[in-house]
Amino acid sequence: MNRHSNSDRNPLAEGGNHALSLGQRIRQYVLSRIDSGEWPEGSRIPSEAKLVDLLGASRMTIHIALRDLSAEGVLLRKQGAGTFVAPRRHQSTFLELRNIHAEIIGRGNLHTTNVLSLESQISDLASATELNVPPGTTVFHAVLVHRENDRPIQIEDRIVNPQFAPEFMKQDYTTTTPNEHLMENGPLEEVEHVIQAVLADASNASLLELEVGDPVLLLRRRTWSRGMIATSARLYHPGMRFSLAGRMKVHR
Amino acid sequence: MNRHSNSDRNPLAEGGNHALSLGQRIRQYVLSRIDSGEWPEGSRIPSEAKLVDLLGASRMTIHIALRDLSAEGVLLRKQGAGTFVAPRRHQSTFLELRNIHAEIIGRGNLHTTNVLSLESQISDLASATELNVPPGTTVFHAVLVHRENDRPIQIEDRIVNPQFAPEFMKQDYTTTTPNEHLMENGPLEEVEHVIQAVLADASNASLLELEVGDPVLLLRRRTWSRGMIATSARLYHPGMRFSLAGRMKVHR
DNA sequence: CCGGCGAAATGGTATATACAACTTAATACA
DNA sequence: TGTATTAAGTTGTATATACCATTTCGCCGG
Repeated sequence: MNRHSNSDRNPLAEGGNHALSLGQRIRQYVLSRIDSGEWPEGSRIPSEAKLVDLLGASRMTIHIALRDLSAEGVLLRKQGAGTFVAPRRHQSTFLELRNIHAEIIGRGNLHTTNVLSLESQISDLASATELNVPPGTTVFHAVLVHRENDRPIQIEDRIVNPQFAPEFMKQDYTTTTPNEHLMENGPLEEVEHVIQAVLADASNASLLELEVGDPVLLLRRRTWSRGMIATSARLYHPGMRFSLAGRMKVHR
Repeated sequence: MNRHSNSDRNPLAEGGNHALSLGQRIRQYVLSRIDSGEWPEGSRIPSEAKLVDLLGASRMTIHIALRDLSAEGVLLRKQGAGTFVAPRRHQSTFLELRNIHAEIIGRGNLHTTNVLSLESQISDLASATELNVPPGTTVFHAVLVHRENDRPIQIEDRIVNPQFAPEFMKQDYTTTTPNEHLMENGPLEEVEHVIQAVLADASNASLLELEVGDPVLLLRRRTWSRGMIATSARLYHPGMRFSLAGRMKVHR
């Protein structure tokens, strides 16, 4: 069989993926079509046979790639019917919490942000440990209050590894969120969460429009990317009004 | 090639799995060896070639099955070295929280339980909604305090769907946990979590040896099994001393 | 005793083939 | 027009083969 019977132009060559295996390139091909919106949620993607013609790989190779994506929940496959882009599971797991902006917009509400502070600082032992960088390293520090229809719903107290996001300080966080900017700097590889119930201190109470001593949910989240700790955030939520919820399938 | 060159006895036939595909049976074979302890954590399992001889399936079929289990984190595979049983990820995701008994034992501490109440009751609207059963149905209700080295660390306030676990009331929860009993009644299919920060009321404060008004983490957990809501639990943790932590890999 | 080298073992990837199972749409028939 | 049948299209599974990449370990020589 001629592997390039349709065309000598092979679509599997977007952006320096030379080191990837064929299966991985097929995977990236599919994912990029989905991310770009070319293949929207729920739409049917080309059949295995068509992808064979299109990409010049054997059907088994393509089958395995699609099978993996299906196992990960990216695609839905139905024998006899076709392969479809799976609907984005919105609230699957709070560990996969979408950014707060998307959440608020998704509820049809207005999202605004106050930037309380945004500065580079020399890391003390605590913040250095948190980011796993040497003490004395410069780190970025931001404190923001997120509002939904002008009501404060989250304090975001974040330190950022400058090596990961050197442009972090130059962004305008009234129009974009730190999360959005950070996502551009590298793929999210791992997330760590710690959740605690704490009491609002004077500062938090004032910012969240609570009384001192009200219960507050503290979510500490660290994210790994490109092999380093990219950022560590402390997210304070008013515990009475807000909760973190998620549902997930159980395997095994 | 003779698929049964070693023996006519095929190990892939344990307990009514006639309807399963060969790949699924290989999967079950591996999982049951792990669950039974025959292949302990960290141990090396037979190579693909040996499994070919042992199970009579082709290498590709076995490879795919092991590959899937590797993707799910059950196995670890290293090219050139072998396939190993992955260490049980203890704190991977708090959504997969092991039962509290295993956690405490795992820390080398003593776990004791006080049963404060254990009764069947007619469900009111709230509890009926929680379990998705008709109001007026009989449901089981248990309240327990878990202690680690005699220090109270969790209040478990649980309602149970009798249709799921009819023997729930007959268990001795000083020697077993509700969770353990429930696990025997069916496979866990789905879990829903809601986390909130609340203030300890008089009852909670007394049970957890806190002051009234101390912050408490409330974890509400509902589990689905055999197509119904099996149980709904309210788990109270002292928020200052305890937190829920988890780390997970991110896909896509 | 140590180091280097190579063979053997092991998993990783890709392909071609065959058939089974299921879905959908077109077709033929009453 | 409605229904049953058929055909085509699609994914699911299993196999045999080939070659590649990495690891491990024993052997041999210094």
